[in-house]
Amino acid sequence: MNSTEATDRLLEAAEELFYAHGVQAVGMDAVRERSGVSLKRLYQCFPAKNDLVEAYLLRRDERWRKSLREFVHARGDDPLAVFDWLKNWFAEPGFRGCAFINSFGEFGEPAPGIAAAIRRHKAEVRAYLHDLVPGGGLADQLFSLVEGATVLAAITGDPGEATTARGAAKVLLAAQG
Amino acid sequence: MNSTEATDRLLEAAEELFYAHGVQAVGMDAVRERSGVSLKRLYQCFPAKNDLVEAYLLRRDERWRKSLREFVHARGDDPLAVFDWLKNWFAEPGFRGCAFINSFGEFGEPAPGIAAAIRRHKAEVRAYLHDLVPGGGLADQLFSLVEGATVLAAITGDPGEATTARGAAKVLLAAQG
DNA sequence: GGACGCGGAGAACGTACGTTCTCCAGTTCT
DNA sequence: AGAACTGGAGAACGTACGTTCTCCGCGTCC
Repeated sequence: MNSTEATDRLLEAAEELFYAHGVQAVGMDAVRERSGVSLKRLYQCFPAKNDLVEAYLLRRDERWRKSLREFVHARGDDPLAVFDWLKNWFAEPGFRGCAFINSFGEFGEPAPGIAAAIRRHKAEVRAYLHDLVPGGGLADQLFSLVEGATVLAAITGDPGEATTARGAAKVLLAAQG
Repeated sequence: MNSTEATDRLLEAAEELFYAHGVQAVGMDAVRERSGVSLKRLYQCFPAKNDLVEAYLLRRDERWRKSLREFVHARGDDPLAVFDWLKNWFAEPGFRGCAFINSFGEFGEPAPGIAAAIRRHKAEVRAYLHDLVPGGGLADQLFSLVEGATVLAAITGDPGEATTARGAAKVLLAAQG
């Protein structure tokens, strides 16, 4: 097995496990078992668990935003489509909220790289919304709705939080014109 | 030292430590040191760490909602006052987001009592908003804004998230009439 | 064919921490 | 005063886990 393939497998396993159970609850041994990569190789690819966590977050950020971007783009970049995408996400089996918010809660004082990954993800999403809804603070307001809906859907388990937020977003968009 | 006083001190110490550093990062020994209560007594009051965590969450829920309720009531129960209160909270030194959201992220599969405390807190806040803004789904929309602002303020460190959410809330309230 | 090096399996090590146990000083009751 | 009890300080125990080490088989090169 090639080293880049090992890295892929590790990241795949890490994402499944970390997202489902939380980072702290998953041991390196579980990642090894799930990925089929030996511990020695694991530590060659990622010298410490923090490095793996950081890579997991970066990868998740990119995939998550790509999925959102493509979905919304296919709907003519309608800002409301963001909330339709959210609803689908919330309804996925295994949905457990935002990986970045969860990680933020998990680490009281996150390692610098992890804290940066979390902040960067939120900054990127915010920037994306600003592209979608230029001008004014409207994008920031929508962002707040997105985050709130995600958190509440995770805790209550109700994908309908997306619909609630969508309703609010519609009013805000109409008000701005 | 009386047993109820020990309980008080333990909960006080637990809240300070758990909220500041996260539950998992704080050992029972740290709670003992901070509270000045002996380990033996600690385990008499709370047979296991989970019990202490649960009590911490219940106490925090009550105090947090009481503070919000009183502030908003002093402003004539104006729904927008909720966001003013949030802004003050976000600006407090040591603000680290919502204890319940953080705990939710911290535990992949929380112990039943802890999961229940988290869900109960959110249900109580939602119910409070429904009292404040009766009828329709408006209260739920405001709730989403509240949660979103809290999460974003925690991650970005910017209390201005409350102002953003307040602006959105104002539009929503005006739209409903 | 034999020496060499890479990679895997899993043991081993150190540490942290939840929980329990031991011991002892001070207090109360007879 | 002496016995019994209470509560505190901190050692001890078991476990989990991040990380490193050991050993061995297998393919590669002289």
